[in-house]
Amino acid sequence: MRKAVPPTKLPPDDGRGANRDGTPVRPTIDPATLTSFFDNHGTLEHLRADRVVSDLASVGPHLALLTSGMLVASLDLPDDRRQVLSIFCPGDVIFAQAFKTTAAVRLRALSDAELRVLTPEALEAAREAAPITLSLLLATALNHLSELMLHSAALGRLRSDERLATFFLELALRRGQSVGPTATLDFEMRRDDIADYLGLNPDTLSRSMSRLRRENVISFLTAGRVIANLEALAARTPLGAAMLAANRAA
Amino acid sequence: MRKAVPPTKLPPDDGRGANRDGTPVRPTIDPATLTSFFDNHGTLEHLRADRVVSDLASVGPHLALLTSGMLVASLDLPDDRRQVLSIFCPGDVIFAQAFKTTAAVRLRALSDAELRVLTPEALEAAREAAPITLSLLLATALNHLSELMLHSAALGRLRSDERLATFFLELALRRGQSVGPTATLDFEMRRDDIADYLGLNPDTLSRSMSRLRRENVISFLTAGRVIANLEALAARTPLGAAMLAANRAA
DNA sequence: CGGCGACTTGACAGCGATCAACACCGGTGG
DNA sequence: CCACCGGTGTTGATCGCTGTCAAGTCGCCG
Repeated sequence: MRKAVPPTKLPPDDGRGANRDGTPVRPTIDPATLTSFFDNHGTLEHLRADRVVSDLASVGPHLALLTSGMLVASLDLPDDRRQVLSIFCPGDVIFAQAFKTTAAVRLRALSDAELRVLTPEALEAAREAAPITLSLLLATALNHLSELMLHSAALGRLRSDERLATFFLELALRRGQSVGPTATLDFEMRRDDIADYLGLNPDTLSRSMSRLRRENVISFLTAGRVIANLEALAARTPLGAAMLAANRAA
Repeated sequence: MRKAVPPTKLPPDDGRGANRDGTPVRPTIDPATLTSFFDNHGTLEHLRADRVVSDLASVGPHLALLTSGMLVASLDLPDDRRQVLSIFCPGDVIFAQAFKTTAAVRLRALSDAELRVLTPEALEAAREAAPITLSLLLATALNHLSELMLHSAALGRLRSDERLATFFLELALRRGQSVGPTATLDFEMRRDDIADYLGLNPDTLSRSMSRLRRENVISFLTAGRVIANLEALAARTPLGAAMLAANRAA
């Protein structure tokens, strides 16, 4: 470390996102607003399981709202290494522009999926008709950013068991049906995809998974249906507190 | 792998972001526009070197444009582990909302820095006066996302030498003055910060750095002033091609 | 039944973390 | 001028986690 300097707050904190005269500044991310926006302006597309969408770099600033099913975006490295960049669940917004870095990014459907795709023209039209939409999209993008930052911390600084606990906690908070201290969640991800999301080897992942099972942190009802003990999970990852706090805030 | 399914393109590709009637849909990210926007509506703030801004979670949807100096955002884990989440260089936009996940995120000035801070009210006012601004901000946020995705791939799937090559290539492309195949770049990051950005131990980082120096991929003019061989760097990381391509596109 | 794919588990090797020693530099004070 | 010191970076020795390879289990389906 270096000479300790007392921390300061940069901008004058004028009260947690509420304007001085009382009007809410930060538009609350109302899922319904975005949903109806996509319903009105987007075109419905279907993706069968295992279907791959490549060439994302060339589609321009397309947008999509996932309405059912699951997708993963992954980056292929030259030598068989692969990194899953995001996991998309129903309700998530997919920004094609976020993948513009390289043509090596692919979007793959883990199950049959439906999404509402918005062309750039539709977005442009909507921007004039309902300017608030852009604020919502910006907030959504920033939400993605903050989630990806947490994930980066997991990839950079957590060991395998901690990463796996983080993964289950993340999924349970996002799409699990919680019942008291436990949550049930369906997920049809295969080991390879989880491993590539966590930057692990499938073998190592399997070992970590077995440990969590032995210690009754998770248990499989069937393949693809899991009961997770939220508190036990949070206790097993240094990011647990942060994730629970972020979840309560949202 | 699984049964191979021929890849498809999801949205009908109507020609790289240009509308059918020829008008450009995707507003080109004009740095000058954003700069003047921040100049007009933001308030100037100074940060001395080593100054820390904490409690980002409570500042709400503030925005800032970094005009000089360097900042890093880092996440502290309970047990002395730390992950540097982003490195901000002059011209970069800082979204406080992107760090809302947890109060453990801190922003630290590596050198004396100046930034133009935009309060939520100013943003709100600007949104009505110049709606295009929000599009620019959205594009900026998506750009952050795509860079962070590349970084995630580095953290998850690259070994130490590759990560370091990626780091230098990233910095050289962002803020180096390139002269033919080489680029000179000033950077005042200390080893600990680089290591925490790359998810490595400072010792391991030092070893990788020595290797790059021995093999004449990089060489130090002074401490904090580096000459980098761009092609040699790109050859040493699987992400090299993607990074060069993304740089040419932007 | 046999083959295939998904997953698990053991044995082993290798990369990177850990710990320690050391070089180097600027500042300080005798 | 030199000794001393703290901060920073380098390098060697050793250990442990995780990748690699292999064998084995289970369920599914032709």
